Amino acid sequence: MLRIGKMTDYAFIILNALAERPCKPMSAQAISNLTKLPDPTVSKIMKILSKGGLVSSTRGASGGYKIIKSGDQLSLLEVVEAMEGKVTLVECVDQTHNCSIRDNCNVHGSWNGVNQILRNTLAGCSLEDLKQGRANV
Amino acid sequence: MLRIGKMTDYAFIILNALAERPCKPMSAQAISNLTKLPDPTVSKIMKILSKGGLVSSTRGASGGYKIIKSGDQLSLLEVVEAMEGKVTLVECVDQTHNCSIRDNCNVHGSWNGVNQILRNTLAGCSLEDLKQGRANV
DNA sequence: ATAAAGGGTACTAATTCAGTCTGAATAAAA
DNA sequence: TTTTATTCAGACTGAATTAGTACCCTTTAT
Repeated sequence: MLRIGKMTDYAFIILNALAERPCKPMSAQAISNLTKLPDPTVSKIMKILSKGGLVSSTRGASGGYKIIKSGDQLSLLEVVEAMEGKVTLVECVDQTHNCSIRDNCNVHGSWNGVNQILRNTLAGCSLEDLKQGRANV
Repeated sequence: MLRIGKMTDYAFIILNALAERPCKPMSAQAISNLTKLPDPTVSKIMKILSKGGLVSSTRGASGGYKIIKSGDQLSLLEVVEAMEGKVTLVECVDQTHNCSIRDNCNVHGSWNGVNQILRNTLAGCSLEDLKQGRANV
């Protein structure tokens, strides 16, 4: 449907909250309290973001998550792709995927350009830009 | 997942085929034969495209579908939105939708700009551009 | 009249998504 | 060393969406 997933949507809310308090780590529960997002959901998202290298995590008491980049250095593309994998407008943009109709497809390979523009657009907009409502091209 | 649906993907293949033979109407079955897409699926897609005003249909014997605009006048946005409805990167871009977390959402409304850029990108690229692999910004 | 075509609707199957749960590992503090 | 708070990893479930199919009705050229 050409829409980012809800989990990704939530990820932006969380990262925004973290970006405002970049110094000390915040626990998943604290994030949940702050954002009003359900606890297990926050937990799940943080795991993904951690694996994607967007936040660092420290275990144990008084541990938690910290955002690694500042809000103006973190692009929308990084967040989206950390959450959902590489942006591919159609299946066949992903080279690893075997398109079942490839042989009869008259637009085969044509989407790559459009896909790249979309990625550039997302790459050119930072978390801070998003928050401020100023999206540049 | 930030991907257009398969049906939309198919729609592009079909429209491309139609754009090459703009004169006489082509039946759903003929389209199916040409594109190797399953008959009922083609039929379903054509109904949607017809309702969306992208193709005209004539009933009865020797009827079929004709593409209305030429390939270089038909934008990707028109096709995508005919197939899937208005492009909304996140739920809350759609004003009619009530966002459950609106009150606690720190990026509320911020997506509008990004969404508009995406739509402009799709609007600025024609079916012909897609086919040629030249995507402009 | 008849056959060829689209229109509408309802259905099933497959896939994806959101959210939950459980248990283990780790690190700091008592 | 023991306790406690916290993250880590992964499997699991239920809901929602999407893809694809089938049926019957209406229209129209011949």
